[in-house]
Amino acid sequence: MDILSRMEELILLSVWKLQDEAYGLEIRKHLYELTGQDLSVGAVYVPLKRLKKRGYLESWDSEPTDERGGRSKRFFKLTQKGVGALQQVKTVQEHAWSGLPDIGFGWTPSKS
Amino acid sequence: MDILSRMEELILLSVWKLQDEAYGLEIRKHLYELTGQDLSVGAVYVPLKRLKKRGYLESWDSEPTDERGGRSKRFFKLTQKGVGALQQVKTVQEHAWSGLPDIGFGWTPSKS
DNA sequence: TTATTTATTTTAATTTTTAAAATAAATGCG
DNA sequence: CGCATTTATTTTAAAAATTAAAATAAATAA
Repeated sequence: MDILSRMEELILLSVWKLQDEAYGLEIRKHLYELTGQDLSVGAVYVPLKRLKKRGYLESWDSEPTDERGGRSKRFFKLTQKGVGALQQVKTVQEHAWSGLPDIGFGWTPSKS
Repeated sequence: MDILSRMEELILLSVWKLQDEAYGLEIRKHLYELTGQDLSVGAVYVPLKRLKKRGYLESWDSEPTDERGGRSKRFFKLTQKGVGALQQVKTVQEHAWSGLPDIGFGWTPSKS
């Protein structure tokens, strides 16, 4: 599929949401809040690198801070291409979730 | 992630949408309408089998019809567990797409 | 100088995705 | 009948993504 995977979508949205605080471990925390699931560190850093390579994200390294363990962080920011990919997935999403008939399990999704 | 993958979500939604016509090749056609992408046959049948094994779908085989090539079809139907998994992914989705600040690329998603 | 903390990278196993080929079972037609 | 065509599912093998775990790095604390 040439559509963002779930993980890619959630990571891009995390970067968007976190603004100036979008770096690896912080993104991981945000994903935990979103999903309730504790992802491994690699499960965040590996796709971050891929998303950058593909041009959905750009990054730069900060200076270290004077907090304990405050080494340099790699911050991320969405590119225009990244926003475009999110826009596309949102469109597919809305399309896929619309017009669903009642199947009587006590739930029909609220109209997007 | 213990959340449906994109493909799994779209397949479950296709089964929901197609009702009495939810079988392999027809699901593949529906996915093409949703995404504009021509998936290989295996890209549909393989996850269908997995979704059934995990209890998100149930299936039964039809009698052949008297159309040309009209051999027996394997029809699918969502289980309660399948609907629950969709409900979960929808919740995460809505959460992830809400409260995004303006980042000035000329687009901010419409609320949910 | 050793421990602790925050952070990123690497690695290797598993799982998912995909494309392509194989198989199956039906009708159409010379 | 027998061979072609159509609709349909299964199998397989390669590629890509996901994950967990361990390694590495660089800072402060004690």
